[in-house]
Amino acid sequence: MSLPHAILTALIEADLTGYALAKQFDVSLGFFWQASHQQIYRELKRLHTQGQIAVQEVSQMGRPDKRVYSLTDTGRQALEDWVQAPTPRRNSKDELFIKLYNMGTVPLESMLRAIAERRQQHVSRLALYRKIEHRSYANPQTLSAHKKGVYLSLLAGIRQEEAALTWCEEALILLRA
Amino acid sequence: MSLPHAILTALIEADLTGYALAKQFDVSLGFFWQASHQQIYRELKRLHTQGQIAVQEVSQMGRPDKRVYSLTDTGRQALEDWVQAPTPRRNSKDELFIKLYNMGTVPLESMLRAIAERRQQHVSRLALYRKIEHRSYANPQTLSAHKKGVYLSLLAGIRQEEAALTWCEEALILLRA
DNA sequence: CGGTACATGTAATCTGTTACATGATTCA
DNA sequence: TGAATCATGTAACAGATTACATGTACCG
Repeated sequence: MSLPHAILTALIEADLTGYALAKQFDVSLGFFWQASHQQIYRELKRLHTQGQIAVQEVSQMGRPDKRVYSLTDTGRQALEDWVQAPTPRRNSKDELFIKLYNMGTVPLESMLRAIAERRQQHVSRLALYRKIEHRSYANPQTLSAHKKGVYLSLLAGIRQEEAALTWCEEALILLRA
Repeated sequence: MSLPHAILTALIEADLTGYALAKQFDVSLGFFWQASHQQIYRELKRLHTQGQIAVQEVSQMGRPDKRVYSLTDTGRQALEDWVQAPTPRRNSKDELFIKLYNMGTVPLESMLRAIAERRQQHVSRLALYRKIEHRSYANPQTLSAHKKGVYLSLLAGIRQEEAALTWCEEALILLRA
């Protein structure tokens, strides 16, 4: 039930097309909430009929016409209400852990491979997060309230990746012993 | 696409009813993969028509009749194949981070409340994991291969909760400064 | 007498994924 | 000439959530 709120959130900073929204959901906000363009276009229609966003059609030369969405007062209010409401915890799902419950029935090598592969993914992702951190959030205390929020999301990502990476190392050591 | 494999995995150790499976998905395996009883009963039917599990109907006195499911050789093989196949990473979704992107538009107090509440959830969950760890996995090196796998899942949960807890503390410090 | 455990389901809805569809422009 | 970017959509299907539905036995 939070894709609509993620969309409204992306529209706080700037008016965007569905296409541009889909790109946002590949980076930044997208590190913590993903959505395909199909989902986004579907949701934009819903939000529009509910009066939470407004559309402006823009004709372009040489490019397809586009529909630029912006927050309405209704939408802004709905978003604020949602932000202040309780925040349920999502259940995390990871196939890797189900696979671990199968240890003993498959060759150890295939488990080690899966963990080593996962380890590499965490290394890359962590490097990306750290790069963004150094580039844009070197002095957290001096940031505006809004940027502190964005920074804290990034920091959460960093802590998650570090923890996952630590676990991979520990798992490899235990299984190779 | 992994609920069926999670079910097959639970059936490795013991034959179970749909009801008992649903309970497993509240603890143990359920820490890493959740499913409601509705999903489970639906999936059991599917797995049965595919020949991956067998059923035995058991009449009981004073209690409803039950259907006890067990792995077939086909199911066991399908599970092994899946375990050795590549493991995609799930996208993590957390509303709390979308809310953080809204900082500056709502009272700081409500953010602090949300983070403090989340902090408390991590404290409880971590305590639970640690209790299980001390009770059943005090000496990881001495465990059987299968139990090492189960233990490593638990350890992953511990590392996740620790990281999340650390982040909560850091966030509260930055926002209160 | 009320709640919990046991035990299994259907129906409706919502969310997410995959596949299909179109079409111009820019860059290598 | 072929790939990538911009731009918006439909359709089908799969997966997850919520609500509804039934009925016994045991414990306090």
